[in-house]
Amino acid sequence: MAIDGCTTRIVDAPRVAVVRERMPAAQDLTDTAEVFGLLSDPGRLRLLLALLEGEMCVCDLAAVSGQSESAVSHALRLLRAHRVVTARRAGRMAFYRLEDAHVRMLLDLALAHTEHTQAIHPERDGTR
Amino acid sequence: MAIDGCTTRIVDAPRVAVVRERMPAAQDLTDTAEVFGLLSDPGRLRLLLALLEGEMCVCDLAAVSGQSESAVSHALRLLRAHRVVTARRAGRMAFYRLEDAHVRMLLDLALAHTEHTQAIHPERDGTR
DNA sequence: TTTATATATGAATAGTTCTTCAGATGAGCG
DNA sequence: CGCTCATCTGAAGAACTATTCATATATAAA
Repeated sequence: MAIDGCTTRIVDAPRVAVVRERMPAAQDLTDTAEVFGLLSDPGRLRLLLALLEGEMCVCDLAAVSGQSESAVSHALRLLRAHRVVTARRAGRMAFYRLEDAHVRMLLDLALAHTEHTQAIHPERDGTR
Repeated sequence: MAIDGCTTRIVDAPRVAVVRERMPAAQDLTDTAEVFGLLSDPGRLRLLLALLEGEMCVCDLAAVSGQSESAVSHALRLLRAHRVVTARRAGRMAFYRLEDAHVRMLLDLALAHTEHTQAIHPERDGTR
């Protein structure tokens, strides 16, 4: 009793029907997955966490995140393309800032979680 | 005036110092990035959203998420390895459930965000 | 106008991740 | 025991992602 054309067997058909109904649209899912994908790289995470404190120029972001300026520029381009950050140009420097409130929330949550985890597992302390 | 050995120039040295100090430990950052990485695939997102409603067997998860059973099994393996889900075996079937409260929160937040986005941009409606 | 500096870009390479297919495992059933 | 069915696994290939190097743009300074 497959719901669509595919050949999967189904054990709990009503559950499957309900869950399918509540599943967000494909486009929303890929969008969401992309946002999470942006956060799935330690380098980009460092950039975004740095920007939580306010805007910063590319070379300082490179220094803070320990990446080459080229790598940072590429990363910022990606983040810019997804409207997660915006650039303000001042002379020949570019200052980036966090633009997306939703991403800011995710970052805060992630930070809170690492702090929480440290509280639970103090055997791995926060020192570099 | 580089803080560590690298050759990056720095514009706002005190800011850089502060932000660097507040940056979480490398291990925490890669852990966090990995969690976000788990959520960065629409297929896995579908599985996890399905499990928000309660446990489900592999074949139903395949049906709900529109993936092959093999793909689902691989995905679940990954999620299991990261303790995001756990399996309960009943006879020859395996029932999976969400195990990680933190991931559950992230999923709720993601869901809330797509709903919110739909409220702002109703021109792309939620219908499949 | 020439030169130096900050950032951006493109192309190439190296590394990672996803999907599929074929077969393995292991439980239940005749 | 031998068969079927649900899930798992490994290997292979395709697709994607990240990093680097070289170069481009554009602003500023000389």
